[in-house]
Amino acid sequence: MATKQDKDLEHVTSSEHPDEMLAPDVHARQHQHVRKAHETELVEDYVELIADLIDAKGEARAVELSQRMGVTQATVGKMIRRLDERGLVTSEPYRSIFLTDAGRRMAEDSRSRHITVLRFLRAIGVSETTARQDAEGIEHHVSDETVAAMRRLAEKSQATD
Amino acid sequence: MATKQDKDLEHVTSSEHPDEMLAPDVHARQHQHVRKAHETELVEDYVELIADLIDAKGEARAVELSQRMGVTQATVGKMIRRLDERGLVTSEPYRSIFLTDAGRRMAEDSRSRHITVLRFLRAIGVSETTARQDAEGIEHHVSDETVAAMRRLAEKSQATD
DNA sequence: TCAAAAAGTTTGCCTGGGCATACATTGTCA
DNA sequence: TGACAATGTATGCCCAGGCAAACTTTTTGA
Repeated sequence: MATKQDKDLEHVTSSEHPDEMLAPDVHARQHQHVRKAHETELVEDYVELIADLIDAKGEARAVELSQRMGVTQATVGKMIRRLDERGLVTSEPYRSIFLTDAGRRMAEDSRSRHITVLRFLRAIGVSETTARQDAEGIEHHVSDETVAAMRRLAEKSQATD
Repeated sequence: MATKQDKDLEHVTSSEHPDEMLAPDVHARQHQHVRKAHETELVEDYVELIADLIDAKGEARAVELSQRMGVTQATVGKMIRRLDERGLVTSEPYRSIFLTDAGRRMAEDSRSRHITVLRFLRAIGVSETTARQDAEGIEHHVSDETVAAMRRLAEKSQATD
């Protein structure tokens, strides 16, 4: 199955083109991981936003989600149904949205990562506007290990202020 | 149009629930930005990978893209057609894939960001495996400003090695 | 109180990015 | 040289996440 492959590889790597790439299966796992992260990304954003709205305004209404996510209410409605199915929120028709315990946990988690990334970006000298923008994108792609490293750095930098 | 809105806001913010949230429209723009980034993310990954393959093996074949992206060849084929339409690659049936000038530029750009993020993560003490993993996810969500900040830090840390 | 505005829902549509399956082409080597 | 393995393509399907438009329910204020 891999006879010709191996030969090729040997040929290629031992001559003009050095094979300095990651093993294909490792590479594949990385991308699969990214794809999976993508799936939960939006979900986390909604849940986090719902938590923020509840804290700031006392309740989370679809119209506000729609404004803040920059999508139509139809889209929000569909999303809420999915969050409900996943057991992250509860919602009666025409009422505002509530988080389940699982939802609250996810929101906490997400928020804490978000804050760490944001503080960290500020700490390394990124402007407030950009920091906010990038934190939104980055927060979903940092592992616990990286978050921990960022927290250490942000704290250290704050200490030397 | 905003009479009731304003009243509500006033009421709410001046009583039990402090409004410590971003303005809705700013928030919306942030999310729209993230959504847009998402669209180009996969495209960048493919283009970058194609460039890497060309450099490492002399050519980029669909089968290898499929292995490394962890998707089927059908998916790769569809993607290649889209990259072609966007003017990033050229491809004849049953031949390997080539980058256009635009494609090469995108690959360069993407690669340089990728490398910076990766070095940076290493520099702040993240393990090699995690750094590779996270860099893959983060690279598409960092602005030029943040990349610059990361580069500064990574270089400084290298200097003090 | 009740009509109009606001909020929420439903329906039907589109696109992107997956998959499996079947088919076509190319390359290899017995 | 020709059969078979490897590679590439086409078709048809699915799901997620958008939208617009029409409709229903709730809220508001004259």
